[in-house]
Amino acid sequence: MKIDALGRTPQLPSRIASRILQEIVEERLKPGDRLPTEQALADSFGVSRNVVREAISRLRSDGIIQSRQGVGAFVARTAVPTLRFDAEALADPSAFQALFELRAILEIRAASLAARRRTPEQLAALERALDRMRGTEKWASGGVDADLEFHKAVAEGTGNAYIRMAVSFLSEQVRVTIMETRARPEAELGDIVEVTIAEHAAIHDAIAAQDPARAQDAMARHIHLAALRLGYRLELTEPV
Amino acid sequence: MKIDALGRTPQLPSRIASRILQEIVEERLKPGDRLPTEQALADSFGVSRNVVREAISRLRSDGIIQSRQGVGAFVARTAVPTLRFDAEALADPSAFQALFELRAILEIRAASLAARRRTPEQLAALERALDRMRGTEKWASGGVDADLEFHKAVAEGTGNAYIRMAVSFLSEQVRVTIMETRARPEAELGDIVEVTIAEHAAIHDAIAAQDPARAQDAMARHIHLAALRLGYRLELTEPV
DNA sequence: ATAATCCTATTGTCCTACAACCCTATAAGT
DNA sequence: ACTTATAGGGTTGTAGGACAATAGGATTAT
Repeated sequence: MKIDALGRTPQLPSRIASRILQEIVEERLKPGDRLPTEQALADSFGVSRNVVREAISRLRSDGIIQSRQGVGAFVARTAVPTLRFDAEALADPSAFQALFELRAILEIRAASLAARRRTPEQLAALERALDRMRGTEKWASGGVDADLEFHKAVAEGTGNAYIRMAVSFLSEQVRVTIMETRARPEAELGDIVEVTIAEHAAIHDAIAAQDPARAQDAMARHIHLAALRLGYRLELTEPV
Repeated sequence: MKIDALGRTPQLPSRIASRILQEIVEERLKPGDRLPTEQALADSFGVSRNVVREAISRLRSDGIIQSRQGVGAFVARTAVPTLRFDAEALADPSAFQALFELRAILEIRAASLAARRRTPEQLAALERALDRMRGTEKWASGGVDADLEFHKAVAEGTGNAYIRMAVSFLSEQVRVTIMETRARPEAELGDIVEVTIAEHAAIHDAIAAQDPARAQDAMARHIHLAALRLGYRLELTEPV
């Protein structure tokens, strides 16, 4: 039995990345400063250059380091934005309504863009998601997943990865919040899902027909009714 | 102004990481699923195994992937939803345009809601932000901060904390990307800021007048022109 | 039936080589 | 004198090969 059987020792790239990050956090390396060369870092840490590259690649992904080929690697001047919502705050119904509204803004517009841009493959994925909703037992949590999948398929149809990521993020946040705050989430959401198949079908039909205005109206109507079913009233009466 | 002035094509590890992430986001890979082997991924993407390793290392750093030596790499079980965009991927002009579009959807709708809901205190904050833009030396990065502050003040006027947080997140992401990919960001953005004071004033005036349609139109116009100034054309011709 | 050993598959690390890019100094042209 | 082009050296980005370390399943021994 060795110590590291208790938990896996981090691999070298992870450890090197942490060491470099420490230099930055302790301000021995400041924004704009140039790191030693990859080879010099490899020499001083006693590892291969590949390991250093992986470590730097991690920090680059986090936006902490920026590399320029032929020049060097530098400490970035600005931090990377991250969006995360306080799960406890969302237990408050008014906070949840605000989140729902944010999601509505995105998804209503996404439906319009999907109607305009969707490819046949994306439409097929939307149809599969709709079929999955029809086949879902109303008392199973699969109803939630199918609903989520439908909305993601719509967002996918926009052809914009950031819309898709934002919708996925928000949908997941809504789902997690409902699952964590409802007494009997599956039963309630199962009912909701059955009622809304017609609404989803209307969205699907408009996207299939490549009718942006109709898709937008159908999504607005669906979101509005979904909010009502959850006990909220959203302001969607203005043109959206 | 050329499109490629925005910066370099992302390197292979970043692109491969995005592709793998796409598989996960689109649920072709689900939590607990095992990825193809590194060599198989290298073969199918047509890159060396080192590149695949760097890509996976990035995703491991983000907690999205977990690797077990001798076994394989697996999609991690879902944790708290987090939204963060790969800083390097955004150096790609088409990715940046997609981000800009996402931001546009939110901010245009936020202007309408702010016109309807803003309080006198929030209007005063908007006025201060506008004044700050007027007083800003056009060659200083303070112009960027003032612009950001104006947009945050608009989002604050919606009375929806999640809209405000999302707008802040997206605005910051746009700002960071511009600052990191432009040869002389301060000079260029300073010029942009001066040109747009009239546009911002129109937004402010509509919000002060509590005219949602006019606020929405003013923001759409501003976003549309801002995109043009950055070399993009957004699809905002549909009703939003 | 259980434990030990073996074998295969896969990740983790190292090494070498070369492409691509960047910067600076020098040479050539105007 | 000033501008432009070129060469050389340095550094990152990628490819490919080799072997170490780890894990899991199959086989063999008790």
